[in-house]
Amino acid sequence: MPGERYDPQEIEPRWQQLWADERTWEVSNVDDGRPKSYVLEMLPYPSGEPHIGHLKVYSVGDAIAHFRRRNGHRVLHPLGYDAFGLPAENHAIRTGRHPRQSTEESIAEFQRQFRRWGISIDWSREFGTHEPSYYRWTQWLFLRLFEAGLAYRDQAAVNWCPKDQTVLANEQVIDGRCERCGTAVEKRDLEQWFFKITDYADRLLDDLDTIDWPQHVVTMQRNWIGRSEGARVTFHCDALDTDYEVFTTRPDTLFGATFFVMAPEHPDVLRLSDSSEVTEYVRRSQTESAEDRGAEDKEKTGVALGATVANPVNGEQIPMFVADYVLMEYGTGAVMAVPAHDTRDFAFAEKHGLEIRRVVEGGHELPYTGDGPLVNSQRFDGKDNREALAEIIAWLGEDGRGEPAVNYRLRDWLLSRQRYWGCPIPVVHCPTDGIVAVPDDQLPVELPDVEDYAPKGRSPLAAAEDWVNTTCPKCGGPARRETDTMDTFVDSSWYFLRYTDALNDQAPWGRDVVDEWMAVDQYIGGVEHAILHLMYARFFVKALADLDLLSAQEPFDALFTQGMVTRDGAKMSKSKGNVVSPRDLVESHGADTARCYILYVGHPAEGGDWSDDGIEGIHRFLQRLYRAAEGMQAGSVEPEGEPSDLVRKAHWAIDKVTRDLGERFATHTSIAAVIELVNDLYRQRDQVDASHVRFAVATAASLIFPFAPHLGSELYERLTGDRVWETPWPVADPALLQSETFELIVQVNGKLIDRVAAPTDVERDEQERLARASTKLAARVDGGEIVKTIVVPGRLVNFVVQ
RNA sequence: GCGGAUGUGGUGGAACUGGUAGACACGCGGCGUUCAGGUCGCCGUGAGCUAAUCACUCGUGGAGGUUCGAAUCCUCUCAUCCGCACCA
Repeated sequence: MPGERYDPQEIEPRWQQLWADERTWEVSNVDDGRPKSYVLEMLPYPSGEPHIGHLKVYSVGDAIAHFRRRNGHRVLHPLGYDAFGLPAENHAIRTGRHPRQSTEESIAEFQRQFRRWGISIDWSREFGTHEPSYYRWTQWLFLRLFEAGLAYRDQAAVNWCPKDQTVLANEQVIDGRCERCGTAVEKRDLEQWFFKITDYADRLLDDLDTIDWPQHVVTMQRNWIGRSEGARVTFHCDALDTDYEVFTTRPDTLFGATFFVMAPEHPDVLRLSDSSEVTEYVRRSQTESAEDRGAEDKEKTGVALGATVANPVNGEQIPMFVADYVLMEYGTGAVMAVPAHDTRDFAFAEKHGLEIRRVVEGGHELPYTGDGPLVNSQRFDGKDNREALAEIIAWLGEDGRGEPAVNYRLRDWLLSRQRYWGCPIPVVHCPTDGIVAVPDDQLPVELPDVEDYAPKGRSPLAAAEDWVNTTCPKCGGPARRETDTMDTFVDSSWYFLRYTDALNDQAPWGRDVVDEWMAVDQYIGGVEHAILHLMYARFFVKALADLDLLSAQEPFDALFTQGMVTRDGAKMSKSKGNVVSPRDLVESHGADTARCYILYVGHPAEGGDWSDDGIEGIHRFLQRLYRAAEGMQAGSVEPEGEPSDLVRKAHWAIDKVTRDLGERFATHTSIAAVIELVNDLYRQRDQVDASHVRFAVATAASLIFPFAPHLGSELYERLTGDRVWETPWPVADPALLQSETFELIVQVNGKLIDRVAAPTDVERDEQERLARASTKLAARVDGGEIVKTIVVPGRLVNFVVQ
């Protein structure tokens, strides 16, 4: 059948123009009685042009946004750009162009393509985090946290990337390597800026129970926070007349502590011993990369310090060591070693010939890390170790030798970066007043344009003398600006708050407005942000709520993590040459086809494998739908007379899409349902009333709209004269969801043997009678006996035959 | 090592609370339209056994189990993927 051609290149820009001209997707902050719904995709990092992952996340988010609008919600669906950051800067250095220039070009390309995809964005709220009108408020928020003591400067052993020439947060170190460039990270002792996220560890943990997030993301956050309960125990060292505290989760094994170990970074190591052996060991472990030091089966090296500490439970003097298997950044940087019941201490004791003393019974050999009754533990002998644990803590507590304690893996968020392309930290260093906040009315502290922004181990801003030299806001004397910039994750920790009131130039947001929209009802993005961004944003919201700047306790009520689109089972990457560019796709097949296909290959939460042939199938389907409306004029789409199977199928499709999309984001089965409807329409259109065909086409257009908004709008308007996005989401008539008969399944011993037609409202006894009447049943029973009959009403009858 | 997820036709994937395994699509095959190919329309397509779209048997990574009935629940096991990893 030749006929009209489906031409997305003509249809799609026409609707995009209309939506832009009429500002269709802009939403007011004024409550109009409809329930609000804040739908948000994680903001893109503008680098180059959008890739297939962007197309996917916006295809999912846009389907949800459209669905909620047509279900009566007032939907906020904004977009912005995470414009500051290392990749943009590195790219700029490579190409010799200013990061502002290349970032803004990239943003322009993203804007062009997002519009060409027909995403329903409220463009009036758009911003880039690199714009002074945005980062002015990033600085303002930093100062509020600074005033509250939640942003502080401290000297610490921090992660340093020698390639990017900057410090990194713990979260940005993956397997001992820089998250961005893959270079092995070094430890450096530097003075840096931190956010006190550890103050919020318990709340970040507890409130995970209040949000609807994928289980695996919740688990990852739990593990990252890494709360462990135990005790802090004091060991006295006579040599320096000092008390050393250690954290332990196993105070029940204290009687088995036979030595004591300090991290090489521990400040007292060199005070305890200045032997060349110790000095050399400390020097060596500090130059070793984090990766090598953390290697799995690394030998347990270490050196004796020649001093002892007293075990508080029995007064025994136990030898002290320095060893790199103890980490300065966890606990107190010193541990009591119980070789009989800890695999690491055991390995160290074996290598260095130290005493191994069993204090918990159980297991065939040592080390034994399980539970059991205590031995060699004086008055606690014979007690179950778990019970004794609390008793020992209480006993130590009587004279201050120990107390219950909780320790976390989570460490404070290191936010300063020695890089150019980021938000300046708004403080000055004054010789008399120290660190002084820049007053609010002098914000933003603008990022100056510098010629040379290459990394040099200190911020490139330090070279901008005119900018650096300033006056102290407090005393008016000469002072120098802070030259470090902020981690980009600071920018993205509050952007969703700014969307609510993006044009406000008096405050980051109006309190009423932010409370009206927050929290984000549905957040959509990649699982790669499970820890970094999602933890930081949660911290920000909690901290800002404590400062009474907003009411929400959590930023994202519900989270949807989309899976990665692969090709031939492998991740798309430039080096493999298997990248599919959204731009090419939209040019060759149109945005509707590209969006539908990506939502059709599988459940969007899972990965989907790209296939060049597969997309043709979806394109064919959209063409078929388009051609089904050929020659139709605007008019009624109400089916007349008795409902046909086609009308029933349309109601079935309405019900299916409503539940699949609305309840479980199952875009793939939603689209499949519309395909089924269109297939039935082609098969049955010559046998049913013309009004039924019109109803089926209009229904298909209405249902495909969240996935293919241009074609949905085009066909719906052609048939009804109405705008589909202003039309409420269709409701299935329950009476039409059932046909008059159903296929009754007849089973023998659970195996299907026959299907017979039965009335939908059949009585239980009648259903069994109909099944019993099956001719195939007699042959099956043959000689045997029906000992039991199971009737599942409206479904099947199972005969148990012996 | 610890934690989590996933295994279904030639392929991507369906199957809601245990109740017709394989929806829908790709691919493949057939018929029609066409000089032909493509497009388009219709039909078929898990495997085995068959002349057969009669019937029967097998079948959801593997082995057991619970149940009238298991892709779905339980136990063990294998494989793949993802997090964390000397965290005391």
